Amino acid sequence: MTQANRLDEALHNSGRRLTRQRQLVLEILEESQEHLDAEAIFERARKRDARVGLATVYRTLAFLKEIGLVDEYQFGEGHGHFEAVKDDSPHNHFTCMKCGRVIEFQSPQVMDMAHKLCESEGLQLVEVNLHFSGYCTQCRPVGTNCE
Amino acid sequence: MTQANRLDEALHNSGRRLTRQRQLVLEILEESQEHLDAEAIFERARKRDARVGLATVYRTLAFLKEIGLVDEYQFGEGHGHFEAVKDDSPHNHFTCMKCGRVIEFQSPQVMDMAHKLCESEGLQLVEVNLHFSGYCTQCRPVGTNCE
DNA sequence: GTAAATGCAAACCGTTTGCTGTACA
DNA sequence: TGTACAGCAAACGGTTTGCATTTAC
Repeated sequence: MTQANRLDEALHNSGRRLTRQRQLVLEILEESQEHLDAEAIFERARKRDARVGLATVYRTLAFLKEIGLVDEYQFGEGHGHFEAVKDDSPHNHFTCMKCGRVIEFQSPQVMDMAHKLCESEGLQLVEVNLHFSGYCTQCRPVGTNCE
Repeated sequence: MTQANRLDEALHNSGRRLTRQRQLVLEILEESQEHLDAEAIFERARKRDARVGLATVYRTLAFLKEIGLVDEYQFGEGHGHFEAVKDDSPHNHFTCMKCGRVIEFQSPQVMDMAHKLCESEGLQLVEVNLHFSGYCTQCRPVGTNCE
């Protein structure tokens, strides 16, 4: 099922409406492979259609998260970054402390381990948030090894 | 070396001063085994000494982080939680989505894995942020297993 | 005595909300 | 045509900053 179908279905099921703004925000997130923040989404939306408010961007993002089409990530800067949910398995992020680049990686082992840990403690795990910071290949001081 | 010694040394080395307020904030964090936020620290500080401002609490926390005596954690609520650095190895947190309880756990395997991952990608890892959310032993629905 | 640090209040920034008008179904 | 949604601006909560005053060294 495509994201557009999913959107239609979620709208239909909940008596909500397909608006220009909702389409636009989802489009922007799908086209971008980056991790845009609300302000960046707002700017891009404005370029295509001046009749969009920042509050609507936030409301739309909340809605898209609610229906599972968008994920929000915090990279420790005190504001959210948004990403259209992809079909492949969940992933984590590495942020370069110099250039700010965000690198995605998958680590099924972490998820396994997380579940084992929680099982052994009697905890019911719902969400795993794993985020790395450091220096990317371009920005790391020459000759340093990953310590 | 005790935390107080470390504080003295850091102050001395940087030409900074030992103030009532800095001692107080560090004391509060050391006595508490919780993950206090700035507001909670401020309230506790006020109880002991009314001449303390919230801005000073924030400035002091920034300073204590800078010299490595305090760590800040984000639990996805949009504000920081602070913890005096302990001597034992780094740890991670599990937040109960119902009662809000924060459980600490250690997982050297995660750190190992993180380093291996970064090595294989040529990334220099500086910080690992691992945070779990879910339901604690008391709050999880009866009969559910950790899925 | 003189920096450094404080308290206060105002500014800040990302996000949310109330209200009135707009547009989707 | 009715109700969900939009835009705007004002409120919000956590944090930072500017400035006059205090205080550690």
